Amino acid sequence: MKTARRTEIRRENERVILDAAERVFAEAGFGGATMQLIADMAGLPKANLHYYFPTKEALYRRVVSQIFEIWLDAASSFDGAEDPATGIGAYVDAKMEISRRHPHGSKVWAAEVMQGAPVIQDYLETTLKDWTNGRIAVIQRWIDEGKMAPVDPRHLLYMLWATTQHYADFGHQIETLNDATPLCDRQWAEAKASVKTILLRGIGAL
Amino acid sequence: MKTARRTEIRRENERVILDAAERVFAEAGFGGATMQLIADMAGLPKANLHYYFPTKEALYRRVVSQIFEIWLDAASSFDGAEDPATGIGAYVDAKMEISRRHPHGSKVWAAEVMQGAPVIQDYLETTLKDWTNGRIAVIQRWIDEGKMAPVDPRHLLYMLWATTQHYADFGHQIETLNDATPLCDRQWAEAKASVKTILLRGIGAL
DNA sequence: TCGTTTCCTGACCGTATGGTCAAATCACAG
DNA sequence: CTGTGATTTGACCATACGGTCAGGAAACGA
Repeated sequence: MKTARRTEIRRENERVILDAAERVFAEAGFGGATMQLIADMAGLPKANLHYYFPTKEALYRRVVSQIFEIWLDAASSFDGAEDPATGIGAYVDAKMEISRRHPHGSKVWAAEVMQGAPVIQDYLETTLKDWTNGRIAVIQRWIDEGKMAPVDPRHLLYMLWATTQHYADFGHQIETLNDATPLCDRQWAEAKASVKTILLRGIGAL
Repeated sequence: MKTARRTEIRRENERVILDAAERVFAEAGFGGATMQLIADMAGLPKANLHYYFPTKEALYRRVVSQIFEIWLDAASSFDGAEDPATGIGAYVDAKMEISRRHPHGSKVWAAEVMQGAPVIQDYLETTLKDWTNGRIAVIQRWIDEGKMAPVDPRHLLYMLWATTQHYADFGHQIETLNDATPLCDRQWAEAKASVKTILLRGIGAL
């Protein structure tokens, strides 16, 4: 099988393009992003982008889907936990780590939702809704078992999403307030600990 | 002074244009918004927009500034409170109310920050930084007085911003998960109560 | 009423953008 | 080596966009 080279070229180029696209879409929004800018950042001619991704929308769709996948993977942190401190603690950790490692992706997702989710509405209605209902059941079970205070599971989930994604979506603001310096390892650890402590104590799981 | 008519026309047209612009900028982003779309939504010819606002950037600047003002007004809720339950509780209430009444503005603000605050960077560095440091001092005082648990004031503020603004910025997602129905009065009250309860208990102020 | 200032708007312009295409180049199989 | 199909790319196109402008309408002061 000597088609390995071609396969590799394709995989690598798609990766480079998707990385550049994620960055540009995050920094300029879908409307503000240009194929030329993405091409320059990827180090490829613009026409080459259209060879791999027929339209700007198709490229954008791939970027958003990619993020959704990563985001859903963090769901596993929630499962198999005996108590809220473990499950929610691990979920917060996982989502904070995503905010740190995929800030661009998080922003693209946020912008997409803010604009009414024109591209991923079906994901919201199916996958996300199912996932949400599943976690609500888990949280409700914990409440029924007396492992945490009787809070509204839905609003707790919203708070988890909001607080963790804030560190990606509003990272620039946080950095500005941190004397224009990106958070260092220690500060990220403090952020995680602060969020977890307040939330877990807030739901009576500490 | 019969210039009242002209003054009134100007005020009214600027208001109509700003309302339309806020909406369009929120729904399409700065790059995706077009002067034509804003004009149509305002019910005015496009050339008329350029009579009141010389450029798209100038119009956008006004929209963002407007939101920043509203947002800063909620700061007063924080002041003059004796204890965290009162001060932070009132602040959460105020910010939730803003999320409900100015969802478009909140989204424009969020998009602006996500894109690196190209327009309002100076606000972040001056006004917001000063405000933040002031509140950090207040929270630290409450901690020193034993009125709440020793949490990191900075991350507490981020959590307050994140959770409250989430109801505006991710309102579409919340609505989708709410059977495609906007939150009713009762649900907004529940949201407020949930956020306040978890946060206040989380900082040991309940 | 008349002159002046402000307001309004259709028509227009230069540019930038998403997308196309044909020709050149390269990977690969036989 | 040669033929075939995948890949690359500069040049090109139609459209849409932000912005301009001249001339008309309306408001105002005298």
